Amino acid sequence: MDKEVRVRFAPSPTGGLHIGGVRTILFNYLFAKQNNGKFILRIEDTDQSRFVQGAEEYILNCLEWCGLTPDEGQGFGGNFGPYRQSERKNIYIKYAQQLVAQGHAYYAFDTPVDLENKRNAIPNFQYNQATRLQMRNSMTIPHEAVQSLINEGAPHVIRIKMPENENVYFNDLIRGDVSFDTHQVDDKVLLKADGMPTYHLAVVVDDYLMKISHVFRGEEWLPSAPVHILLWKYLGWDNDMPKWAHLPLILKPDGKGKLSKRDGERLGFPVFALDWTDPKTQEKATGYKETGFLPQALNNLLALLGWNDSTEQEIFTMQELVDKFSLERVHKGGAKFDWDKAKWFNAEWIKKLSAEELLPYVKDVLANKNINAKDDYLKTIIDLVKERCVLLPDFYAQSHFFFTEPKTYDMDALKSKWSDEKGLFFNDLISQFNQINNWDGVDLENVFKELASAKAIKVGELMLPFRVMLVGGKFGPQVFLIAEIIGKQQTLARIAKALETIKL
RNA sequence: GGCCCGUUCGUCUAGGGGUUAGGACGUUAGAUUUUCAUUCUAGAAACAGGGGUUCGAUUCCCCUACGGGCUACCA
Repeated sequence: MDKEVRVRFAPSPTGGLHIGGVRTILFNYLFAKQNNGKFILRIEDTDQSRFVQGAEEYILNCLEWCGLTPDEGQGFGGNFGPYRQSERKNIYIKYAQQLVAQGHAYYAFDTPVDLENKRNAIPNFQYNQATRLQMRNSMTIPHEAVQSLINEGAPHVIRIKMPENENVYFNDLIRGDVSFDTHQVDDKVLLKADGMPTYHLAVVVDDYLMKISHVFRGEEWLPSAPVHILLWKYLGWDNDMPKWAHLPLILKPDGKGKLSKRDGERLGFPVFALDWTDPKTQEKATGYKETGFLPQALNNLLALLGWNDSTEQEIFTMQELVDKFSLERVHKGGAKFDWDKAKWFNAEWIKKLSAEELLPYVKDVLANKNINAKDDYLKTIIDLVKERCVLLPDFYAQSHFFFTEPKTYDMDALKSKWSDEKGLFFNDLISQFNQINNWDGVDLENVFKELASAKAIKVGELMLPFRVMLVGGKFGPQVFLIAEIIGKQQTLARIAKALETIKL
């Protein structure tokens, strides 16, 4: 009955993928999955001057890491290709010409220099119904002259001819009725001098040809919506027009405006999904992945930025998101990004996942520090330390002492607790521990406490020094558990070594 | 400037004509943890302003203010 749900994400491959883009992808993906529809990836590379080497592949990598895999599109196959607009160049021209023939568009011969002069001369110059009769276009140049200009190959564009006084309105799935007066909208270029379409033409033609049912895009596209709607009408595709949903923007945490790459650098958090290095400038921007986020956490936090399910639930699996997502519950206003809350989501996800699920990530983190260990050993440790990790790299800081002995000791922590008689205690502890054959945390604790009371030293006075000897500082899980896990030999060696170091 | 969109604790948000305006992050204070983290308890913290409509508006309408977006042969 209803037509098949087909949604698309249509990035232009010009640089790193912003989390705002990731959220748009996520909403597209959730909507498609919820409705048994298709999620399509289309590359909008109509601006050849902004082409960036590697950007398309990078986007694919981001999609893969986020787990938001397209069903169709560039790199994923499908029957509506090609999915790269630069490869569809010849498709658009005929539609632009059709619009001219119908009187809804016209040729314009003004050069970029002409336009720039115009803008300099007249503040807020707009190429629109008020000014187009003063310009060089097919409405001011005689028909024959236009023909010969075109035949001669004079550079020209095709502009939409905005109607005089119409009200263009549509129902936005998030905002409700939105309307524009065509009097206020300028004559946007549809086809550029190089024969490539602009976004405005390409998006309409491709959405039609690819049978897109819903368009989810950022709020920054709202002002150009009337151009697109008119194009759908003029091209005679009225009945197939997709439903529109303009998503609220992600704003800077401080100041004003939408979140940008620069804000990330300035405030110390990633803005891109994955690390990105601009091939031209070699400028680097860090990604969520490399900062130590779980993809589940990124998706979760982005979903909750502007959407909620009306309950107090905040942690959602992808399946829950697919089941519960609804456009009606997307907030209208922009949301300032909150880095603290973002980290909280990641910490929650680290706690939520099992050691088994965390294993590959932790292995990766440790491998970067040249630590390689057996899976079972790793899993034991992950369960012990995961609740004190916020970002994945924290696994190293919280667990390195399980793999290597401390190189330095927190002397400040030790000093206040140290005395000669405690040194003696630990000397004796070595020989007592040495006699234990069944190396078990509980037994160790008993032996430790008995020796302490025999020497009339408060256990509390000894715990911290013991901890520092084993891990180097005052952190980490239960200390006897650590002793148990690193084993008898390591425990004894570390006590002995620490004793020696402290003496100096 | 013009046009469009928006506005509940510092931040993300729930709510919706009559509520002690709820939750989360952060923050403060405690408890637990012989370290830290986790966990738990408690606290401070919001309906931008002005007009309507109404018996009653945070909720509906209008205006103002403020915020955001757009205003390219960029997307």
